[in-house]
Amino acid sequence: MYALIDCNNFFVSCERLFNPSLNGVPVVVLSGNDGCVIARSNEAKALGIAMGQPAFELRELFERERVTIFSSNHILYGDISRRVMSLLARFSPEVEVYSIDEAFLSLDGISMPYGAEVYGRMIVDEVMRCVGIPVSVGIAPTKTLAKIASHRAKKMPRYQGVCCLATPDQRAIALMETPIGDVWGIGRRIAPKLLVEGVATAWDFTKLGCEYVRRTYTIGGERTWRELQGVVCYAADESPEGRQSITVSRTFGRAVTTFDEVYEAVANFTATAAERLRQQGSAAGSVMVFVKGSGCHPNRYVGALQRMLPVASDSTIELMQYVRQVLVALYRRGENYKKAGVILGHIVPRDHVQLSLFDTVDREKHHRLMQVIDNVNRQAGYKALRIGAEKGSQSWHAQSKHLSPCYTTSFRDILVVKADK
DNA sequence: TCTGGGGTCCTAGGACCC
DNA sequence: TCTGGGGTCCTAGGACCC
Repeated sequence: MYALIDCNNFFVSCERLFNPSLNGVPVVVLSGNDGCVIARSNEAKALGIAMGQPAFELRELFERERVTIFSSNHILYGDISRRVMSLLARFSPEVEVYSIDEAFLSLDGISMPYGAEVYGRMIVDEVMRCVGIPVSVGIAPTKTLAKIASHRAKKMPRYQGVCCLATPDQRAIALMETPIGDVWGIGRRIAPKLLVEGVATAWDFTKLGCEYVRRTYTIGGERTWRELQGVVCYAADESPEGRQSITVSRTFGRAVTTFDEVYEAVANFTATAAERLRQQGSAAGSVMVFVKGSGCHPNRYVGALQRMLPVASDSTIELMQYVRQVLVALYRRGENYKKAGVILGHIVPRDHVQLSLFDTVDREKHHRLMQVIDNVNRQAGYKALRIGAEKGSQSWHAQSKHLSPCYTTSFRDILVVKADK
């Protein structure tokens, strides 16, 4: 059996954690640059605010309904997520962190004297008690079914946060009540096609022939088809090997024009990406830089270039040099740049790097320097120690007008509690 | 005027090998 | 008139996920 633990309205719940007056009122969290809605409280959902809806369309509604607005505070959300995930490790030796707010637990071999449902309830209670985040738990024989279970746990009050699809009968009812578009693995493209064929629910989908599903919807469709019938196709991910690519990109707060401004931005992105790279013990064999201009479709400048490294590297300094070369080739004078990004690719484990006879870089020295930088930043704070190219005008910085404090990661932002006498 | 950011996997087709 | 059979690797694009 698998359990899927899913945090309810996660970003909103993180904001509420340190501001209980937000309980019971509509709250939304906006994407970078305060562009669109990426998280909503139940009260905000009830107002008809859609996921991904642009904020400027909602300005009036926000005001009229007194919706509390937050800019994304990913440092806060990331820290709370780590707390939830480390707590889950108490309930299973196999925790697969699937996203910032979700994890699969393998329940095989776990002693559950009072049954899976009670075990699920213990998880809900313990996460609430220790971290203060509400979660829903779905339990079923496959991950796809566990997804359906957690969805029911969240949406249907009678489950009170825990739904266990243990018996074939329970599963059949759940499948009949699940619209096909809500099934994990059936997306925006395939769902309308299935509807035309008369497949309206997950149950209908399982009644199609295996051969037909395979032919029409390829291997992914067939796996979903099998998983819905209780056959495991997506097993527990035992050893996550780290990312195969690392992207850092941002839309700028305003359009920037000079090479120095754009380079300052991509230098920052490179440093962030390289730090993640070192964290997972890897080195990158390629760098890609992309830029997007402002303006409308035919005239908008969009450019991207990739550069292979002679030897895969995890040194911010070295990666930054290649990024600069690429940007020189990409940069066009007179353009207004609205977005840029860096993608590290061809990632390999650091101890499997193919060396070169003609290498001129002192890799051991770079490695020691990066260790020092990472250690200083861990202790003294994010980007306390930086490469010179990262510092400058900051004209590209995103606008985040509704940012909450970093309650858990910055001494400056620690909550002040006033006691009445 | 204004619409985020970060990933994975699969397939088809081209280029190449013997 | 007629032109084999079996493979690998790479890339772009599509579909999906949060």
